[in-house]
Amino acid sequence: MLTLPFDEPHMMCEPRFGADYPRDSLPESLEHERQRNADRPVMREAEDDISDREEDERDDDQDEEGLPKKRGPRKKKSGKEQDRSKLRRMEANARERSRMHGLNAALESLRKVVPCYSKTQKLSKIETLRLAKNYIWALSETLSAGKRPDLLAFVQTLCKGLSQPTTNLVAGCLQLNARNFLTDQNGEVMFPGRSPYDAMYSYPGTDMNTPPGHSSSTLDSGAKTFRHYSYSGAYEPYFENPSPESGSPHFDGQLSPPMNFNGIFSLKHEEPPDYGKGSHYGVRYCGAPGRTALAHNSMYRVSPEARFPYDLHVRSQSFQAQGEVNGSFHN
DNA sequence: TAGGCCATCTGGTCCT
DNA sequence: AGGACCAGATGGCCTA
Repeated sequence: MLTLPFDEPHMMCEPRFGADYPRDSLPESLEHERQRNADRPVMREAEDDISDREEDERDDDQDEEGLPKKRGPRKKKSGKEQDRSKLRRMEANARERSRMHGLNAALESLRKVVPCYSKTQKLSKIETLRLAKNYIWALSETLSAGKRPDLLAFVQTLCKGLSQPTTNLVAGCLQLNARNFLTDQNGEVMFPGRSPYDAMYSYPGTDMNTPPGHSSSTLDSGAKTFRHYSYSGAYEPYFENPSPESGSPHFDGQLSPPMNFNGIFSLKHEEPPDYGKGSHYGVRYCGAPGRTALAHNSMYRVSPEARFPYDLHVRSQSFQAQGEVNGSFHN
């Protein structure tokens, strides 16, 4: 299912991939970080001294029964022993740094495969993990359901438990109205004021805004105030008419992995020739002129005018009639 | 300025 | 003994 470009195979299969990170071979960013922190040598030296002293003092604090030991004259470490201890500590620190760098690298690779990735507005570690968990959960649910996914439920699951800024970010990535995916304090997704369908599938002049079972009137009570997030409409084509006052984050890089809706959600790595070189994942926006993939392939055709920001395309070989698809979407 | 996030240091524990 | 892993402490940076 995950047809990802695991372009960092060492990240995926090496159990302790960060363990042997030689300091000399740190990635540029990490090396920069290392140099940045090398600006604090004075403190480190001082801490080393202190830790050595404390280490000595703690050595004989308690006996094997936890009772305080009698403190005799402390054995003074020789200069050689102190040096050796210092050296060991420094080596351990370096290893720990490398380990953490490896951990962060793995986290960074995770960031790139969850459905919301921005170079400029990185998800925090905890939010990355939460989103990843939600993503796995949503995919599992989709699989276990054995039917075509409900896009709305999928996104709701995705945003469960995420902080407001992250919800905004995800909504921004998916070009959805964040207000409709707010989560309450329990992590439950709320729909204050409007039907979620309103936001995602707006059909001006039609009465398709509120599908059965999604009456907005029942949701008003959950309304709460929101941080400024001003999509002027429920949905705006991302490339053609971005709202100038939009609170949507600015994305200058790859936004998220591709999500292809072909009955199930799936990740798919496919580098389209004309979409952003250097990006790992081919998120396709279909609002740009000349991009017609959605019109031909999307199972979630919204309307001829309103183009969903994602190219929700399907694999032709497994794709059934467009009418059936649209039917399942609008049921 | 408080709070969130992060990198790093550190000592303890477990494992080889 | 030494390395990996972990969690607590600390300080820096950034933002609301």
